[in-house]
Amino acid sequence: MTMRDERQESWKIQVPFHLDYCLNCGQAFRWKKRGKHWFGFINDNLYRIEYDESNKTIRTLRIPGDSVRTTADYEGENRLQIERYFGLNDSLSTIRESILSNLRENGYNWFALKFEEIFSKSLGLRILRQDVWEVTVSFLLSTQTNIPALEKKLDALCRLFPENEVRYDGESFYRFPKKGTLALLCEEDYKRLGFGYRSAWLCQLVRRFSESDFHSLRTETYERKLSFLLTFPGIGYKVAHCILLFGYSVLKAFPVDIWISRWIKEVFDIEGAHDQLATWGQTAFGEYAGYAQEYIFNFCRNLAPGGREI
DNA sequence: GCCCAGGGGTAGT
DNA sequence: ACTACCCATGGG
Repeated sequence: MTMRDERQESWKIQVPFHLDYCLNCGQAFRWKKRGKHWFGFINDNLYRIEYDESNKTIRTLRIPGDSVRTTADYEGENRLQIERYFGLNDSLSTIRESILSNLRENGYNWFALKFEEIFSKSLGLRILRQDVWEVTVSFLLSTQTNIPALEKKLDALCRLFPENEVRYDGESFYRFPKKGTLALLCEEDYKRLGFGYRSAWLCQLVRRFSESDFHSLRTETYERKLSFLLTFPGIGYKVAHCILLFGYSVLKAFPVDIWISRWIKEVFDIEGAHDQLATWGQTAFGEYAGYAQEYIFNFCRNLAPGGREI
């Protein structure tokens, strides 16, 4: 591995962007921070990324792996893939105005002001464009699991396959295993990793997941996407909405987890099942309800008193 | 030990 | 359709 095999690019970002929030708000679980650098995979290529807030500059380094095809070989392609992955084409001002006008139309004027504050506190948080397979497996395993525990589960799973290893600076990083690779495992293997009752779900998913089905789902309607996902054991409304939002960029998807349902109860005094609260969220926040949800989640979990502080 | 976690399935109303 | 209860496991 020589230095000129590594592709470095840096450029100024002209829109609001917050790298830490993007990678640390519970939508992706395998990015690792080492000092100022984040390490993770985009389209199966390992990247080292840092963002300098003071001069709005992102610095990226693509780290060559041994056995993966090079998907970013010409000048500028790294940048295009990175911009797409981080949702830099989403207009946050448009999204913000859409959410606020929906709140007002629904009679939540009193809350619109609060939401402006929530939005400005997490400004630059963006919905990532992740691989659907990895998102599906990750959120299938997320049930009744806190985020640090989920990250450990996924790490343990990835480490089973040394062929996916990419080394850099004395540390090993692993590409996420493909469906065909996971098909080599059985339920007992998953239980040994501590997946518990989710092991059987994952076996079913690996057996039934069809790359073409999940790909062609992109052109289906919202309702058909949702009902298809719900046919898998272990995928209920919450997990399905996460797959829609983080895997299919369906920006009106509104995942209702324990943080969000507690927050809705506290602020609006509304309770209900996951699907009812999801519908409520989509009505209240509109076509970008998923963005509203993520800003609220980041606010509750990372920024509010009692939250985690990044 | 206790309580909780980016919930889902199911049996009983 | 709604509810209550169970489900494995790890972290704080």
